[in-house]
Amino acid sequence: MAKAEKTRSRILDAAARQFRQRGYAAVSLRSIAAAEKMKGGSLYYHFSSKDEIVSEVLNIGIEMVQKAVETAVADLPGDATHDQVIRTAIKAHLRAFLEHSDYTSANVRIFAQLPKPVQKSNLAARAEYEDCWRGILGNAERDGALNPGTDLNIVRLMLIGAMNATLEWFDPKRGSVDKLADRFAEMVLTGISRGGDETQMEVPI
Amino acid sequence: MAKAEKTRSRILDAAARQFRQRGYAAVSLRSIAAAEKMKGGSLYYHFSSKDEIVSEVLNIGIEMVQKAVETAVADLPGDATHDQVIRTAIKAHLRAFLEHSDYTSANVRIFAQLPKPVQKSNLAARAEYEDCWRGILGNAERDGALNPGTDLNIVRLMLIGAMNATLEWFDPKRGSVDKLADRFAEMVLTGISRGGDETQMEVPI
DNA sequence: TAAAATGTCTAACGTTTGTTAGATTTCTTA
DNA sequence: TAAGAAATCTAACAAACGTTAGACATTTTA
Repeated sequence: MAKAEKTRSRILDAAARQFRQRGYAAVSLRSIAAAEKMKGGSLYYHFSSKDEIVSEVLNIGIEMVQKAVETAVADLPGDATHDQVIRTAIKAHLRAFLEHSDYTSANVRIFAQLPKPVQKSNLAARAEYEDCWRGILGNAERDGALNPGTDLNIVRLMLIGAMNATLEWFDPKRGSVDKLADRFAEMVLTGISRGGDETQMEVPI
Repeated sequence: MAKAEKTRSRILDAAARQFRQRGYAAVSLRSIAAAEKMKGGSLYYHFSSKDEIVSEVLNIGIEMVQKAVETAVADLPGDATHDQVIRTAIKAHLRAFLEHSDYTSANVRIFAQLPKPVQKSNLAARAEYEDCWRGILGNAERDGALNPGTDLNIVRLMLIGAMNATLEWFDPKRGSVDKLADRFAEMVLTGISRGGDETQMEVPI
């Protein structure tokens, strides 16, 4: 990789980390540059504006996750059940999400606060990733693998929302990503209720 | 309500709306004041700093939801099943959350970006609300209403995370909050998988 | 090793920021 | 209606912002 390219991507790393931690407006070009021992003005050799930097951070955050999910699902054997596909996709999403957490977290946290034009530059990537999950869940429903009456839109949005929220609380020191993914997939697929549906509160005397 | 009190709470309304939309640093005291046809300096009659404003917004966001959930659960008949309790709590959370969405959304979106001292001023309220859910799920587990092996911490965090994420996509024009809450509770309690666990992909020829 | 290309720095610009002190207006009370 | 309290405004402050032009340093090429 050429030198400029390396510097460019190190700048993006620093930008993602700071956007994640302090938000969009609070992060100055001078402080991004300082993280790479540069001066603010020097960033303009690699980028044409602050908006271009944040726009790249946004897109990287989504593309990494999408590629991870698509490859993981494509690598499954042809006779995999839909439950297995969903489990695999969940695990791939969480792995990629938490591994590149500066980019993904920056995306989740600051997207809504960005100027409209910057948001627009991320909409295509977002739509593509949504379609990826639409496909996974749509296939499962088509083959009768889901409970009848399931609202696919709500399921998809809840699923992605819950996974994205792990960024706010997941702590690798207290458990592996894979275990979290397994537990989460189990909950989504089979629910938490024992099902008897008759257990009442034990009223304390 | 005294005049100053009314103005104060209208300022908080405007602040919450703007923090939600543009983030913490991007919102100036002048623009909050302008929304109430005031000048920036005038806010200092009601608040002692920008941090005090955002701190109040944060706490209001949580307290409203917590009170809603606690009252809804307390109002249930004594013989309610744990499934019913969970359904009720989910519905109450979503209702309050989406009704006061400027405050709750501001909290969810900007908390991580705030200076440490401001975060601290919201930690007690957050812990209290966490405990509320810890109680609900703990009771259910104690009485054997949940699937054995369920990790209560993960369930709680996933649940709250998924509900909070509705702020990013819920559109009242495309469905009521109550219907959303029902669908969501159903998904959490019974899962989305039909359970046969044997349905494979129909491979297209 | 000289010339050219690549990369970074300096210094300045016009705005905007949170905050403050004190003047000014608006409302309440006697 | 006059005096006092309550609420808002004005004007200024130092600091920080994105961005730019051009000087400087470093590396590559011939």
